Amino acid sequence: MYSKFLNLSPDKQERILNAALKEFSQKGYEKASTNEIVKEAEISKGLLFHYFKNKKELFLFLYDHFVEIIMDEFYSKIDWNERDLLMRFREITVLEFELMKKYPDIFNFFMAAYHEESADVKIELEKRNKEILVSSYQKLFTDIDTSKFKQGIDINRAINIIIWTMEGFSNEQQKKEKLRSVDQINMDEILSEINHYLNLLKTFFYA
Amino acid sequence: MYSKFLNLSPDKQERILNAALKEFSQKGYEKASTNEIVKEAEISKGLLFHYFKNKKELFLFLYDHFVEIIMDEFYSKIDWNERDLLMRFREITVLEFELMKKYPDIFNFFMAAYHEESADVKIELEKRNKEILVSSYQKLFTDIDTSKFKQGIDINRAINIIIWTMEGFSNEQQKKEKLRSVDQINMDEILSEINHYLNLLKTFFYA
Amino acid sequence: MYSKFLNLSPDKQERILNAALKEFSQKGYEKASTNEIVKEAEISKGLLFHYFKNKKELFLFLYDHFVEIIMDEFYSKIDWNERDLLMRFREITVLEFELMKKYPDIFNFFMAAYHEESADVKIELEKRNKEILVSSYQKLFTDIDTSKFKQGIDINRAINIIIWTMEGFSNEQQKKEKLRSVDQINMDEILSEINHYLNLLKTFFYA
Amino acid sequence: MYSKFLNLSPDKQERILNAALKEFSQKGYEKASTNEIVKEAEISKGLLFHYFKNKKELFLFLYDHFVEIIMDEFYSKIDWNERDLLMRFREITVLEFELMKKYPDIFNFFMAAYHEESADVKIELEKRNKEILVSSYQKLFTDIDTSKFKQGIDINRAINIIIWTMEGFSNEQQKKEKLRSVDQINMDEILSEINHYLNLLKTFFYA
DNA sequence: CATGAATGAGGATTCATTCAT
DNA sequence: AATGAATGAATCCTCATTCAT
Repeated sequence: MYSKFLNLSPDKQERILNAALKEFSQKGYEKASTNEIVKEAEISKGLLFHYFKNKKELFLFLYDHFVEIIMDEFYSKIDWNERDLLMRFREITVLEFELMKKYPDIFNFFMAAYHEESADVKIELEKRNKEILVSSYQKLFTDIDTSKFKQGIDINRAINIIIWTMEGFSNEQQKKEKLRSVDQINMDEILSEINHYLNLLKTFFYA
Repeated sequence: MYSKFLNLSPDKQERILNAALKEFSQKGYEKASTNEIVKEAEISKGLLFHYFKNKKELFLFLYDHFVEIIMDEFYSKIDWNERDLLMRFREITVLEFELMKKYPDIFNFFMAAYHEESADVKIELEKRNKEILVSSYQKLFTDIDTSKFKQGIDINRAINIIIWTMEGFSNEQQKKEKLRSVDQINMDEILSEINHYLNLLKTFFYA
Repeated sequence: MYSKFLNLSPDKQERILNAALKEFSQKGYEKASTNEIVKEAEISKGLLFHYFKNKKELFLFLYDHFVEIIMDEFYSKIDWNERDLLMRFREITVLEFELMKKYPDIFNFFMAAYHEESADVKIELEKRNKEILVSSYQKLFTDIDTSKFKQGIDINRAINIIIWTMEGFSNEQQKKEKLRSVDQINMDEILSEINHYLNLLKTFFYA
Repeated sequence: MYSKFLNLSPDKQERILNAALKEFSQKGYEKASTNEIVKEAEISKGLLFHYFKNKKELFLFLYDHFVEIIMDEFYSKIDWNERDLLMRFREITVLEFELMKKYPDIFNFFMAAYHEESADVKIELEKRNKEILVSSYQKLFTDIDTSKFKQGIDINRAINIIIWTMEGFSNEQQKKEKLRSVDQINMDEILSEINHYLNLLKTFFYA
């Protein structure tokens, strides 16, 4: 499908990808201008549509492309030997923060995509997100050890509380970071804070 | 500032407000068309700009207007005698669900506004949200009784876990509801689920 | 529907109508450029679309508008007292030639419309043409006297031969005229030729 | 001129011809897309323009090519021994219907070409049509026997009436056929109808 | 108060054709 | 011979805002 694009010189591929990434993350799908993208990528107006049928396809290609890149790195870095549930969550959250620090533009793009309201792409995005969610769940929580949980605890709801806590913390952190520049993210501080929360939860959930 | 608009016949005010609300919640700030708004409200193009300097002002007026309406109803319905922290959270969450069911259009508008990426209004919205958040906090958690908490618990982080749990549950619920129609929301089910989570948290946090 | 347009100053209406008529008859629906139309009419790009939702509506409005003009003049000039079939056909054909000479641009537009292949407008045009054909038939051939026909003649097929002869002659004439300029059309010659054909047919069909 | 193209493998020639035929008959000259043609023919963009200087040349080559094919078959099937004028017309019309049924795509292409308004090709087409018309006339009506005509009849005008009757019938038939599918064409019915008209004309013209 | 005509830059996309490989 | 990348002008149409009436 996109073999045409992938045969382009890597330099030009990258210019197009980065220009599009930047424009979409800054302005969202609808307001992003293909004019700006070609200007930034220094290609002609026609070429963009030679490789991508339309704006929607460009956007979705970008999404799939960067999801793959991030996912690959994510899964390759997970310590699959750690089978304790809370420790697995800890790792996931920490890895997320690290990747966010390493690829801020991509994560901005993901954020924009997540909140995209445009009917054109919303359904496609939701379809992809569902798939990603399901496959992630399977990969990340298979063979997980839940034996440490206190007896009588509703494990499903407990897991939800853990997830929502990590999400909530993550969101709050991102809000704070928008005010500072990316470089000022202090990983140590974040790690320490994550540990605090996980210890609290461990006290509650584990025997 | 908007005295001109507020002197209009209530009928016309309402037509404009509803037309704008509908357009903005369906399409978001950028894509919303003032053309469609005036058509729906059955007023002339010029009149809209007679009352609101520009699209941005209309949007922000709308936001302030409906925030006020919702907040007033919210605060008037809170049982200020309930001073237990978890019970207060319970009430807040339940009230939110009730208002969401009563005014779905307004909440759609709020959701759209919350995720609005347009540079034009984003800063203004963030300013307002910060104010609302701060003043809400003061109103909702002043004179709250935290004496029931287990000794040695980090109350601030515990509160965050409660907040994030309620938020997480709320978000998940909204995702589910998007698939059904508004009428099918089953408040009893939701209430029961909220109670489950709060009981879990109570077990952990309370002595 | 087009009340907005019809409230415009007659001067501007005419400029727009003529510019569009010219562009559409010269290039056909698809290739006609709205850019050229606004340039020729000396109005802004936006204004055209303020009055007509899109190119299609403009085209169809033009069609309806000029059909009405031509039809009104046509029907007002027919001698409704002449009830002989061949004489009625004679009148119709002559009137057509006169109107063609008077409004060559409009007839060019009609020709272009008749052969329009663009899916966008084809169906709408066919619908209109069917209606026009049916109503014309009713108006033009009601109370017609066919008593002069020879006995035993298949009147329906005879009428078809008359129609096709008049059509064929008309088409041939138009082909010839394309090579000359409009002014050189010699009505006397045409009239004489029409009479020749009708006399031939009269010899055959009438007792 | 087109020796390059004619040296191509017959398979590829045919793919290109059919793809172009299909695209041009469906969309007309202007709207036909060379992109679609190469896609359908499964050749590269450059190759098409290697063989045909431009779209116009491709179109005209196609026209000449299929005119030749159809004409050859047409002339080979005419019964040159039949020298009666009306019978010759009968044969021409019937053969046309048969060829139309056999090669519907080609005739659609011819129809589209006949009504083509695009300045690019219109003049060239008219030139060709004139030549074809003249040479056809010479071939088809040389050595024709007109001795059966009633004395005193204006033979040239009589012939025109016959031509226009056959044309008119043919056009009407095609209009009807557009509504049905090609397979439903009932040749017997058509033949019978043609005979009716020719008998009528025979009564008038022949002694 | 109220109207709606007017603007023109900017939106995404298509197009036939060229040319280096 | 054959490829397909590259061009950029042209396409229709939308938009928020202004202003004369």
